[in-house]
Amino acid sequence: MDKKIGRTESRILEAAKEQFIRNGLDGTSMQNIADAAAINKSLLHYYFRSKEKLFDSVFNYALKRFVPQIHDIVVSDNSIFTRIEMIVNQYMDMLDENPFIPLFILHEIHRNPQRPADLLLGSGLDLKLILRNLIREDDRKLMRPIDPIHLIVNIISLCVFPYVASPLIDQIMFNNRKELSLKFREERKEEITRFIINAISI
Amino acid sequence: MDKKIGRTESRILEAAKEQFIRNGLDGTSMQNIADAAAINKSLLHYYFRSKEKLFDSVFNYALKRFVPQIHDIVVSDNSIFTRIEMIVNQYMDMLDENPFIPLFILHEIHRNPQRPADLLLGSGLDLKLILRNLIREDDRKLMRPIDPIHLIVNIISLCVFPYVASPLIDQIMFNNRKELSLKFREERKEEITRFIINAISI
DNA sequence: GTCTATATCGGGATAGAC
DNA sequence: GTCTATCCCGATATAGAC
Repeated sequence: MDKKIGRTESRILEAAKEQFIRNGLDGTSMQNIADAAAINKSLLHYYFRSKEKLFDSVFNYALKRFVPQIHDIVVSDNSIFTRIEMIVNQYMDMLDENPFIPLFILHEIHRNPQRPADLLLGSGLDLKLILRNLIREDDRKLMRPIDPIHLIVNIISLCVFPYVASPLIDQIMFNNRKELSLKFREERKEEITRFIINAISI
Repeated sequence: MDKKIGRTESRILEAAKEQFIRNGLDGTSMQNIADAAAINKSLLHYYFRSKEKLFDSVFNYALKRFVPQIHDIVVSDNSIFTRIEMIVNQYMDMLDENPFIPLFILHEIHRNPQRPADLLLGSGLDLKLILRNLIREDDRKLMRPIDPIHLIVNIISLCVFPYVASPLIDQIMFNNRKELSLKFREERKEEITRFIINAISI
């Protein structure tokens, strides 16, 4: 009988994602993960050789989601304003599904900046192409001048930061009233798009 | 002789700031701090009873700096545009001096959201007052309509995020060439102010 | 106040039975 | 594949000499 081959492994991965992404590498123990997966500690080492290896799987998974996959949008045949709206919408949807990934990635990269180096270069991310296509010749007539790097950083800042700071925002702004912070998050997609488009329009 | 009373304590605090803010609570050991302060591990417990107590000192120090002290600016007698410029400038100056504080605070609050609760309420931060004064009746004639909460979150997002994401930005955008990321950071103060003012102007 | 030595615990990792 | 038992190390913390 094949027992639960594969099923155990994916249970471990799910538990590890949960724990690592919420509590970081140093903040989670193998015991935490084993408990969350309802298995024994030793099994973790059986499937993944070390904590480091298990962590790497989770980190790579999260990094892919954190770096915006906007190639197709950027080269598409829409106006600069429509393209920005599409980028914001797609990225905010991803963040809604993975609200804790940004802080996790940023914290771990800060602790160990070497880690993502190769990974990013091998990921097929063509930044040059994206920057060239984000603002094209035709767009410039409709826009105030702005460095495309600043523009893309501004877009990502506005999308990501509220997720990274959500515990603080919920507390300071909304006294931890969930319905208020939910409403805030829902408004925000439209709000950001409008904000950015106004900022770059003539 | 009073020996180095006080001097040792502040050496410990400086070392603890350095270590905790760079590596987080779980990422730094008492030994790390002792080494950085060039003293013995036991002395840490002599001055601060536990790691937790020492950490709390550092956390409180950092939180005060992370929450923008903008009361005076917001109630000042300037135009909305000037006030925003002043907020951005003051906050970016603070960030230049404490570039690692934001990620530290955000990570630790995420790990333990209870921690800052009392601290913030007791800090004399009057959010209601700030929100009322950020956008006043007179300002509205010069502006597109925007919820002041979204506006303040947008401002802080644009200021803080590049510091939180600096290792990633430096790598993806600038291939770790320091002179490029320095230039980027220098341009940014002006860039953000312009971006925000355009975004809210009619 | 400052040090060395030590107690105690929890972490990652492996051996070996089933 | 899965478990128990165990090793080894590093962590926080304390005791006690100086």
